[in-house]
Amino acid sequence: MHDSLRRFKTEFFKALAHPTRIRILELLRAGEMSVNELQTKLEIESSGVSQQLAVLRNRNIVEARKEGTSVYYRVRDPQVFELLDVARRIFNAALIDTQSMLEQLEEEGASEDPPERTTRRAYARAP
Amino acid sequence: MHDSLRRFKTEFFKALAHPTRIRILELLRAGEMSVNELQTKLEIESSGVSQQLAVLRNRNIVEARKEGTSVYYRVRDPQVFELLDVARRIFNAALIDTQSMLEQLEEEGASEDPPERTTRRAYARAP
DNA sequence: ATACAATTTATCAATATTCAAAGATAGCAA
DNA sequence: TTGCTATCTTTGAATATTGATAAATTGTAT
Repeated sequence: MHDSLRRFKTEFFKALAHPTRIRILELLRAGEMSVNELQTKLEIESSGVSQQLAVLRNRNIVEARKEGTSVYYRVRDPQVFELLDVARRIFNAALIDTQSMLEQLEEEGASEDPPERTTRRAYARAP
Repeated sequence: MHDSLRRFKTEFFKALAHPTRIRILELLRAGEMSVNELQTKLEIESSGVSQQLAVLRNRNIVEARKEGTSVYYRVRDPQVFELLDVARRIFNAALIDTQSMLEQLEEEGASEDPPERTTRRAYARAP
């Protein structure tokens, strides 16, 4: 496996690993949007929006188009949304997994000795 | 969009955003593997392997099975590999993009005035 | 007890995040 | 032109998070 590909993946996932940046990508899914519009919807300072956009821009995930005093951003490759979708599917699968595990514990709990409640949330931060 | 899903995505992408962890997932693609085997293939200290595995474990991306003194790890949800695949496709698309842009510049360069060399590497770190 | 496998902890360097202030740049009006 | 405003970007400083390394610890088998 090429090292450059692995470096790319690392930088790419790093760029996505931020709640605001994920929100930005979600918003840009509907099409291009100005920084102003983004700022209004995100409800954070405009400098903050610019900073997060800069991260996405430096990784060439988004690109900008200037029009008057406004700057419109759009996602370069729609496959980025696939990434978000797959992540969502993994999230859902984990939820279902946890839920059916809990149900099974309840069933067994009715007749057997009390099971240890070591239930950890699926895919969550460490304790 | 649910906040919990966004937090999940953030944590998930953060977990993937590391070259060693990506290599680990690539290795686990073939099936489960002991820490020892991983350590041999990765050529890093065993404590380093454990640490990276801990990150993946805390996000419930991998799970462990103990057998004697060995611990075997496997990926919980194969959809994780989809994530890596989509990232690879985005990488390839960016390469093709850059290449055809360069070719176009060369064609035009033969007859027109010298084009500005503002060629940025696709999806790379900032200058 | 010894050896082996794996994990945890401690420490320090390197990166990333946040917020506010200061800098561009385009449009517009006097 | 000059000055003013709106939009966006960049910078700096404080804080927080992450990374790498080595040392100490746990657990299991012989």
